[in-house]
Amino acid sequence: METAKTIDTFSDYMNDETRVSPAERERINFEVALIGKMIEAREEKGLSQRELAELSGVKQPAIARLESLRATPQIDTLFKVLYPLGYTMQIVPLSK
Amino acid sequence: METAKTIDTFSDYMNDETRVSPAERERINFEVALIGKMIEAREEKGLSQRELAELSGVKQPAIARLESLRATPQIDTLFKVLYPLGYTMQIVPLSK
DNA sequence: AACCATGATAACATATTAGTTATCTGCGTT
DNA sequence: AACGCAGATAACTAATATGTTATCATGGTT
Repeated sequence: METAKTIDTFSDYMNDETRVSPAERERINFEVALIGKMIEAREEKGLSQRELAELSGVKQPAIARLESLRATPQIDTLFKVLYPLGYTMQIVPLSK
Repeated sequence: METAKTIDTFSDYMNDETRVSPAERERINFEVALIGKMIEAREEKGLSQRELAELSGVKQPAIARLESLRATPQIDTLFKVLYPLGYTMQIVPLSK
């Protein structure tokens, strides 16, 4: 007889393999780190979303969608936004 | 009077700021590193594109498009393919 | 109160990626 | 020669991201 798992926290959800595959977990962790750095870097530089839109060539509604995790971006969009914020991306071996 | 630049090599093209923006250059460098590691890791593991399609949930034609740089993928697709190959992605400051 | 800049969001059009199915060519192997 | 497996690719559909334009609610400022 199984005991049903409860999902009370974000970690409960993320660590439930029946709901989130390892690859999905990697993506979600990545995106959370991503928007953290994006928002912090943008605010450190004193830029509004509209100004970052100007600098990056990505429109303000798209930036808002990124920052609120309502889309999984394409990588060209990501590089356009990250560059003026002083960031880039790297491929690295899984730590694990 | 300007001397016209010639484009004889990939580097000539990549380093011409009038043609390739810095953000674009970052993306292109990233994608070249990406497919290098993807193809090497896949072959080291002795996997065919069809087998990797099975493992990753990304279809073989999509993997072929990735490996031949004929699309700028979405990041969820990237994580799905990279995970079974033992790789992930990170946000890092621009080295410059 | 009126104003202004902010981020969020709605609605729709456009662009691009991924899925689907099938096929093709090349390369070994039998 | 016939076969099977590889990667590449064609053609089309479905899904999704982004552009475009406009607006909204909020908070701060005058």
